[in-house]
Amino acid sequence: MVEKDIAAELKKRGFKLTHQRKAIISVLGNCREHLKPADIHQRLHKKYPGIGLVTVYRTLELLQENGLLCEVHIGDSCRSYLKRQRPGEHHHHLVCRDCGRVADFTDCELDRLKQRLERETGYRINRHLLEFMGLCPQCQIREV
Amino acid sequence: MVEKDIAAELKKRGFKLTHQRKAIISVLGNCREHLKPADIHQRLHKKYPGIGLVTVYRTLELLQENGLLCEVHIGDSCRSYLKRQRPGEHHHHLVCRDCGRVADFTDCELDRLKQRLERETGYRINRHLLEFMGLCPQCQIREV
DNA sequence: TTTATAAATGAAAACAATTTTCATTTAGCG
DNA sequence: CGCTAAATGAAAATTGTTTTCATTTATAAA
Repeated sequence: MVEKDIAAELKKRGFKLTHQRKAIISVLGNCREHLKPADIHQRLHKKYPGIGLVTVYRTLELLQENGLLCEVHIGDSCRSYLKRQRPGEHHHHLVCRDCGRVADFTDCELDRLKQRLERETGYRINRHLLEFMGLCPQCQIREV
Repeated sequence: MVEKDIAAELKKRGFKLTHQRKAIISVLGNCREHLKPADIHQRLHKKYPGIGLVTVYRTLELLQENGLLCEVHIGDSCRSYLKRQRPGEHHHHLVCRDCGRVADFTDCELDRLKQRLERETGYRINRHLLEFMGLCPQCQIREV
């Protein structure tokens, strides 16, 4: 999904395409790291000063509710977001602990484990959270 | 690890064993759900009124730093804790979305996936977060 | 193109969660 | 028992997030 797709998706669902929303989408779209609300607000300031932090929060909520972005849990904060690459697709993240860059992967190979756990514990499982953290190729070089 | 072990561990590392700490450890020790700081504070109030929320925060930090409790990420909040069953052991959680009860499991079968991802992405992985969410046996019955 | 209108925005205030400060208390040692 | 550093509680400060409300704006209809 590129910026245009996200914009189109919002429009399709009857939401207005404001300057602010476009700007926020653009920040997320040009970024491979996960960002906290305050990070996004700060980045906005350079190009589009005057957009309020409140609007950032509201737009993130809107995008989130419409499945247009995803959260990253591992690492520092708990509210860190990322543009969703493909709408609706089940996927997971590989997060760089230095620069925050995120790579996606889709096949999590957890079916067998899930079934074993259901059998052993009696839980009925319907959701899982899986993220890997490490160093991306660039940060490995930088680290030496 | 039972309460006594946790207490002993703290003592061994030169921390004082105060009433408050014992009380907090006891709340965590008698509980199979994950609890937020405010939850713990509330539960303390019944048996040991007068323990401040600040002390709860400080004690949780202490226990956390000493590897005596673990966090739960999936679900509502981001700061939810649980007594660690065995010190230092690599393990994961299965969380009930209704009652919050947590079951542990140790073998996460992620080695193969980890290796595949390292090969495919070039990331060097050194940590992962894996949690399952569902319904525990009791909450399945209650749900019908 | 202009107009009407509901939706979106920004600023300030409110709220919630967490941390800091500091004076007082206490565990654990001698 | 008395000493001392560590721990506590209460209040204040800080940080992150949400609500309120008057104003602005995107969009659809005229």
